[in-house]
Amino acid sequence: MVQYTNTHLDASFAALSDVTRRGVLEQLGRAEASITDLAAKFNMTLTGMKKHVGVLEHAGLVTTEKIGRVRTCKIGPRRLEEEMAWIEKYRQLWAARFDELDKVVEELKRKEKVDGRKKRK
Amino acid sequence: MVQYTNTHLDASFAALSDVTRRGVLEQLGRAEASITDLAAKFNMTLTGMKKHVGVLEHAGLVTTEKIGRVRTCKIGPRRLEEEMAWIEKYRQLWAARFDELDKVVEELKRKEKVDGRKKRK
DNA sequence: TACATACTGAACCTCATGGTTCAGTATACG
DNA sequence: CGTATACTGAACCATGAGGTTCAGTATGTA
Repeated sequence: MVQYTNTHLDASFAALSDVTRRGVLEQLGRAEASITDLAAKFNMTLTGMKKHVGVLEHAGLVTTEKIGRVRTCKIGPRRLEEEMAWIEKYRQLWAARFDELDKVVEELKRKEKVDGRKKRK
Repeated sequence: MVQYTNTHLDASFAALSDVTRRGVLEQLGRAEASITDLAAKFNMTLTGMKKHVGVLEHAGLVTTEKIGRVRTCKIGPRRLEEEMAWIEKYRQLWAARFDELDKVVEELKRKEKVDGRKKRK
């Protein structure tokens, strides 16, 4: 109701939460690959890799096409724009609050005559 | 071994893959809140919300502090830099491949004598 | 002291994940 | 044709996620 892209975000963040799938994306960013290629590279059964590819495909991050007996996987149409956007929005919220805090922190520092322990960034 | 931040990425992308937790983050971006506050806002039992907060805390996205009987939750130290960085890296990979494709597309366009401008998004 | 509030932990439920094996099916190749 | 290759699907397994209830514990408050 409130958000209309929840489904997308759910699926793609979930897809990204697995190291193998992130690896597959990086791999496919460099070159297309078959299920067999990917399974070999990530030391996994064909069936296991197929599932990962399925998850990525479901999230729109990968597309596949079967030609003959080989299913070729490539990077999909979604370029993580929504995910970037969500994170950016969140970071801005955070930044806004942080600006307020900054003043408080500055104030405290002044008062405490900080002992250099926290170097800040 | 290969990647040192996998654990972080796994945990934070997984944390972000749930709509309730994204909601909690947005909420905490605006103001601190107790477990009770959050549970009420997201229509959930205290125990359920505590678990979500636990996941976010484990991912470093939220910190909590219990004062008296109230546990106050606020945005944590991690600002999703690594997640942004991963996505950016991925998008650049993608872009590199896409540049190559662009040439092909241009070529095709020329050949097809594309029919006028496509208004596009 | 008594009672309400705020959280905590254990136990349970259901369903999804990440993986496997095994038995197909479809396609390429000699 | 026969065989190897490449994938597919069903079934299974262990674990974890997202949620609940229920029974505490600790802390405010009248």
